[in-house]
Amino acid sequence: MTGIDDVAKLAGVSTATVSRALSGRGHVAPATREKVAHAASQLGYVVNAEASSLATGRTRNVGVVVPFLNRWFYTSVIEGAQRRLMQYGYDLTLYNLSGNEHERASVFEHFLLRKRVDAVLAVSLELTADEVDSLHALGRPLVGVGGPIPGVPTFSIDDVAVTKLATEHLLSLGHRVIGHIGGDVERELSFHLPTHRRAGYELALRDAGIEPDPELYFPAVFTMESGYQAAKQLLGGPRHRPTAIVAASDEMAIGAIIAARDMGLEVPRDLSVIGIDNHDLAPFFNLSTVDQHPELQGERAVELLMKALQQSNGDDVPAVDQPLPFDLIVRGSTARVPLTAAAVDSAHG
Amino acid sequence: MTGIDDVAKLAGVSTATVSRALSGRGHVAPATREKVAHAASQLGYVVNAEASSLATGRTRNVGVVVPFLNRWFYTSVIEGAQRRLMQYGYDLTLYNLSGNEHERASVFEHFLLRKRVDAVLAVSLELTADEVDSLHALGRPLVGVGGPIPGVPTFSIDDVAVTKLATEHLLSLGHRVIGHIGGDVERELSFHLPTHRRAGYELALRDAGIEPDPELYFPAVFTMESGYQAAKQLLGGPRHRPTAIVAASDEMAIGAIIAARDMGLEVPRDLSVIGIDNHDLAPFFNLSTVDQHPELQGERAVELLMKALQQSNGDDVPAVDQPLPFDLIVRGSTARVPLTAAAVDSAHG
DNA sequence: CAGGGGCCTGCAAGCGCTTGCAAACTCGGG
DNA sequence: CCCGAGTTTGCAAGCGCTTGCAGGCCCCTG
Repeated sequence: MTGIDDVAKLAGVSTATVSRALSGRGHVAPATREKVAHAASQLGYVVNAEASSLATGRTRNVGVVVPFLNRWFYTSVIEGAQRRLMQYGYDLTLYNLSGNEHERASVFEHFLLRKRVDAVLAVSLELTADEVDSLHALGRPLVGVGGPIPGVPTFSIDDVAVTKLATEHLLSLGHRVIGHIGGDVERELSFHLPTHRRAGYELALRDAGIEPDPELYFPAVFTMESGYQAAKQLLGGPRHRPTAIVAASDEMAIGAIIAARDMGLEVPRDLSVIGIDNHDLAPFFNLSTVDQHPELQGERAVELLMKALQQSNGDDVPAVDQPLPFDLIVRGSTARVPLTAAAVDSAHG
Repeated sequence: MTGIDDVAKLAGVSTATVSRALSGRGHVAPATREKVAHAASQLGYVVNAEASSLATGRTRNVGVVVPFLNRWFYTSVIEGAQRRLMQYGYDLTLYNLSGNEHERASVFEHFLLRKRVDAVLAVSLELTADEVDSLHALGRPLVGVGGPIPGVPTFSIDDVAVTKLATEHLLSLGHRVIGHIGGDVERELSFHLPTHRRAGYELALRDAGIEPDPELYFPAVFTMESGYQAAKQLLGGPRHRPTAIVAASDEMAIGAIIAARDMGLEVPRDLSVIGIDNHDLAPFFNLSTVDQHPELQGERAVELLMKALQQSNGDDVPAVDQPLPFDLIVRGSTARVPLTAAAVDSAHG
């Protein structure tokens, strides 16, 4: 394979000059730069990343750690991150934690330690303290996405605000009996997002003078199936049936829509449903939702990493969570509360 | 950071011995090996991948090239591939071609040429001849998944056989008027999979003595939305309504199921639907399908790459397509043809 | 007891690139 | 015409690891 020596020979200069000309560092006479560029392209020369890394200490590669791959949110974040990384000339190496405990541990204790990455992007992970420590021990910039990580700069949407917005949308349509499908209670300790989303829902209700009714909340993991089951219970329960549901994710919301249909309810005539995400499938199901722009989250995280890499002292990016924008998207799954229900409700109040 | 020298000093041996002890190459006395291992773990030493790569010429990293990320099939293949790669101690760096033309080109002309990968796994790509050339020019083992690539060893399911199997399942249930939703005709030139799947459908019909009716075929891209639209046309057309539909993917099949429901048809009473994939969502929609085990495809591809890497002359893996297993999974979306339709059909015959 | 053949281990030369340092050269002002 | 400052280039020393080679040791055989 052609190496820097070949280019140097062809261009009639030293390897040092080739290196400087191609990397843009240091002074090179324009004519020389031109000669070198020409020789390099003629030979199809591309700098050997490994050798360059060894010499500079910078790999032009970032590690992206995800808890799962097979979910819309993660792949979207990765897509956004990768797009930006490519623009900066960086590779992306992927670490997926969805294997067993042993594999998860080995990512932190072995793979990431090989100094193959300049920086790490942690997507939507709730990490143990040990894991955070071992990431810090890398001495590389570290940024999180999809939820705050203590001691780490992160980008995420405000999970409270986001369900608050969704709930307010329903309130503004006149709904008063609003159910919630969200986080699995058992996992709340290790994964705060669902709790936050539920808090936003409750906050919006209280702001509207409505005391949240625990019987209108059903836990679910973040899948259609689980949303379906929760909605069935919510809609079929002994209680006064809600006129609207806010689900903590679009997939659960879609499950709820399908459950409603199966129960003979028409959306949005008999039931309004709103989710969070703006999932790929949301338009198809005509689902109102709150767009959380995951690709943007990935892009912003990469930008921050790049900034951190440019500074000599990588650590002076403040370790706080930066909120990212989100947008209410009204489609056809939400509508004004039906008159009858409104009447029932006002009779209540 | 601790380097090999530190370990050598602590263990009281030379760096050469540390290297040999840790890598398992060459002879090292058991006692020495033990000492070194102890010193290394005490210091938390992990070999620097960059330096090791430079010295050995092997990176312990493979590039995975995908056309999109945000689709079930690709992420599933990647998950399988990554799992295996981890077991072999390999990293995975991801190249996503879903950007613009320029970005796509730069993956082939720049990123992959940096010698950062030992091998390349190309997932479900229909590559241009130039692109295949540039992959070969890497001089690294190359394996494809998800469809044959000329001149490259690949793993994939037999796309003809797979829809043939699905169609035969419907035939065995007594269906005679079977529609197909599949590949977008416009893309057929560059992407053969849909055509193959359609061919399998037609083959099964002919084997059963039924001449495929072009009006029972509707093109669609591989999304729910598109499957929904195609199914609406298929079911609402002027012709004799089919009693069953075989869709070229589960997402299209699910679209079809929803379309049927929206038209007041009950699945499987009024219409049987079968897809291909065994998508994550298939169980939820109770969809009969043909499982194509994408994670397995990823795993097998990695195994072949590893074998190729072990051989001195990387190229003597035969450049043929190896068929992988697939399995009919019968769920609740397919059933015996209704008597009335059967009667109509026999009246026809 | 001498000699031969394995085993272990260390030495040192790279792997392909970057970069501090210094030499050589250019140019303008005095 | 000379000198100094600035520009351009090359030299060579690494970056941290691997590995061919050779030396030292030990043990077995004749």
